[in-house]
Amino acid sequence: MTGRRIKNMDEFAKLSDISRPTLSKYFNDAESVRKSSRVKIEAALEKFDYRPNMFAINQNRKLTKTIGIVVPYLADPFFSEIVRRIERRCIDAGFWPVVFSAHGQKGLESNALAILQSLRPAGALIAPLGRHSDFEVVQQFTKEVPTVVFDSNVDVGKAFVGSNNSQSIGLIVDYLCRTGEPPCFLEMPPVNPNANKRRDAYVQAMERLGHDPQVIRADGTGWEFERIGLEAGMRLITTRSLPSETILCSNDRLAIGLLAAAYQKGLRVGHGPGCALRVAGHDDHPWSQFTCPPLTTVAQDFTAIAEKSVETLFEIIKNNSTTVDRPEFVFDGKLVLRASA
Amino acid sequence: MTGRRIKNMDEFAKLSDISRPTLSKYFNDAESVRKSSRVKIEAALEKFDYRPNMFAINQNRKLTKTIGIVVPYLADPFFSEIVRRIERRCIDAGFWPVVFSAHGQKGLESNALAILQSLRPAGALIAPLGRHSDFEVVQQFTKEVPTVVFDSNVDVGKAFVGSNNSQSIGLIVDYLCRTGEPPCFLEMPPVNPNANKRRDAYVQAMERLGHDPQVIRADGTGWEFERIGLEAGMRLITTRSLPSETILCSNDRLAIGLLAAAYQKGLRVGHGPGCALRVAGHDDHPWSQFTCPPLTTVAQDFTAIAEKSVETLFEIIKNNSTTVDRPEFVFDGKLVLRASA
DNA sequence: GAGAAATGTTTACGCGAGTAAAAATAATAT
DNA sequence: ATATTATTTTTACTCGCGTAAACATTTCTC
Repeated sequence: MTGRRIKNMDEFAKLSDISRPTLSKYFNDAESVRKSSRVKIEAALEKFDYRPNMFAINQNRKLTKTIGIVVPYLADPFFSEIVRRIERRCIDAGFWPVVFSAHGQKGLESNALAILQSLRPAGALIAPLGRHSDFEVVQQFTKEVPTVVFDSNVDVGKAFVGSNNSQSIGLIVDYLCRTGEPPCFLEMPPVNPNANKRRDAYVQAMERLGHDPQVIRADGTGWEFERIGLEAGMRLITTRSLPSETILCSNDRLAIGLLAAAYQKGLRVGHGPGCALRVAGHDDHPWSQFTCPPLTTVAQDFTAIAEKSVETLFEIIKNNSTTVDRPEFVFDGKLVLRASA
Repeated sequence: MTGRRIKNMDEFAKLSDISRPTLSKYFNDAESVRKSSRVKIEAALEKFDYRPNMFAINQNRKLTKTIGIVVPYLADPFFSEIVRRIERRCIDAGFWPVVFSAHGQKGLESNALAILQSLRPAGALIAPLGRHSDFEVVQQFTKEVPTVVFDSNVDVGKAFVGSNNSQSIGLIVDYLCRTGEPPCFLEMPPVNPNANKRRDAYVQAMERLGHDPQVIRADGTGWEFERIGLEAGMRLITTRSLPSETILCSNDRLAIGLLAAAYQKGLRVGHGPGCALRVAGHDDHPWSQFTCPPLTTVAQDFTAIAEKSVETLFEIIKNNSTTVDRPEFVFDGKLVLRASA
C-alpha cells in the first residue's frame, strides 16, 4: 500500500473510482453492493489504506454499531473472561464493543453509563453492581438504551441472562451431602442479588435433604473476595467456630481465600482420608484449577451466558423488542470435581 | 431535573440563555469562561441534564479527549490492575480512556490499533504483545498517534515505562542465594522482551555471585502461564530433573502453576525446615498473597508505572514531544517476603 | 434483444458540534 | 466617567459521513 494517507471518503471515492454513497453503503454492509463494486473497493482498500472516521459515521447513523459493555469489576477473572467472549461475538457481528468497568464503585458505574449513553450505542450489556448501583441512574439508562442485563439480576432492562443459582447450588450441596458431612455455607457480602439467591438456594437444598442449614456471613465490603475469605477463614479456624468440616463458599474467590487460610493454619483440605476440611466453591473461575488443592466447584457456563446475552441483545436491536416481556434466561451449572471436596 | 431531553447544544443554549460558542468553550474547559457564566451554565445543567454528543465533539476537535489503552491480555491481573489505575488518572484529567485487549492474539491487537486510530485519540498507552505483535502495524500506529509504551519495551513510541528487570531479578536472586541453595530459573515462553530480559538478568546475577546459572524453559505458547507452570512443574518433579530445590519463576503466574504442581506431587514448599522446595516469583500479582504457601516475590510498582506512563503521555500531548529522545523510565522492584521462599 | 429489476451516480441537505472573525457588552483600571 | 481589557454574542463556515431523490447504468429474465 502506498504511504499516502486519505483524509475522507470523498478523496477515497475519487481514487477508487466509486461514488461516495456507494462507498458509504459498502462500509455499512459490504454485502449490500454489487460484487463488481465490492472487488473494486477492496482492491482500492488494499492500495490506499483508508478507514472511515468513526465519529462522523456514528454521528449520523440512526443506529450506531457501538455496543456498550459494563461490568462491576473487570479485574475479576469471571468478568474478564465473559467480557472476552462478548467482545469476540460483537466484533464478529460487525459491532464495536466498548468496555467499561465500575471498579466496584457506584460513582464510576454511573459515570460509565453516562459516557456510554453519550456514545448513543445500539445496545448495552450490563452486569450491574447490584446493591451498590445507583438504581435511578441504571434504570434511566435502560430506558434510553436497549439493554440486556447479565450475571446480576437487577430488575431493569429488556432481558436477563445468568446462572441458575438454585440448580447449581442444589447440585453441589447434594454432592457434598452424599459424600460426607453436610456443608455449612460461607456467604459473601451481599454485593448483588446473586449473594442472596445462592444463600437461599443453599438453605432450601439443605432443608430438602433434611439437614440443618448453617450460614456464616463473611464480613467485609468491596470486591476483594480472596481477602475476605482469607480473613473469615483465619477467624473461623482460630476460634474453632466452623459448624461443619465441609464448607461451601458462595463463590470461588472466597474459597481461594479460605484455602489459603486453611493452608496457613496447617489444615489439610480435601476429600481423602487425613483431611480436616472439605472446601467447595461456585463459578469455576479460571484460577480454580490451580489452587492447592484444586477446587471442587460448580462451573457457570461462561460461553452460554456470553452468547445468549449477545444473541438476545441483537434480537432486541433488530426487532426493537423480545417476544416475551423481559425474559430471563438462566443456565445450569455443571459439577466440577477436583481434590478439595 | 425535568424529564425533557435536550437534543443539542443549540437547544440547551436557548434554555440556559448562554450562547452556543460559550457553551462549547465551557464543555471544553470549564475554567475558561467567566464565573458568572459558569454558574449560569451549571444551574441549567442541574435543571436540564444535557450532555454534548461525543461523536460531534470529537469530529472537529483537533485534539480529542480520547486516550487509547491497549494491553495484550486483560484477563491477566497484572494488566487489569494497571489498567484500572491508568483509567482513573485519565478520567481525573478529563480524558476519556478506551480500553482494548488483544487477548493474546496478533490479529486482535492489530484490529484494536486500527479501531483506536479511527478514534483519533489524543494519545495512546500500549503494552504490545511483543514477539507476537505485527511490528509493522504497531510502528505505523505510533507514527500517527503519540504513544507511550509500557511493560513490554518494544522499540516504538515516544517513551517507555516499565520495571527495572535487572534490578528486581538481582534482588531476589541475591536473597535466595543468601538464604539457601542458589535458584534455578523457570523461564516463561518468550512472549515479550521481558522474558529474555529477566532470564539474562538472572544469569548475570548468578554469575556475579559466583554461581552456576541454570535456566529451564517452560514450553508452551500463549498466555495461560498457570497451566504452563503446572505442566512444567509436573514434568520436572516427576522426572526429578530440577537442578536446584530453589526455583525462581520469571513471573508469578508461572509460580502459581508450579506451586500447584508441587502440592499435587506432595512436595512441601517453603523456607522452613521440612520443605522440599523453595519457589519465588516476580511481579507480586494480586493473587500471590493467597497462594499456598503465600508467594515470595518481587513487587512491580504498579502505581508508579501507571502514573508515570500517564504523566509522560500528557507531557507528550502537551508539548508534542519529550525533552529527551524516547526516554525510558524503569522502576525498581521491592522484595516481598512471604512463606514460599 | 427488449423490458424489468437491481444497482450505481449525481446532487444536495442534515447531523451536532468546533472555531474563527467581527460586533457588542461587561469588568477593571485610571 | 472614561479608557482599556476581557468575555460574550452573532454570524457563518467547517468537519466527514448518512441519506434521500432523481436520474443513469448495469444485470437479469423471458
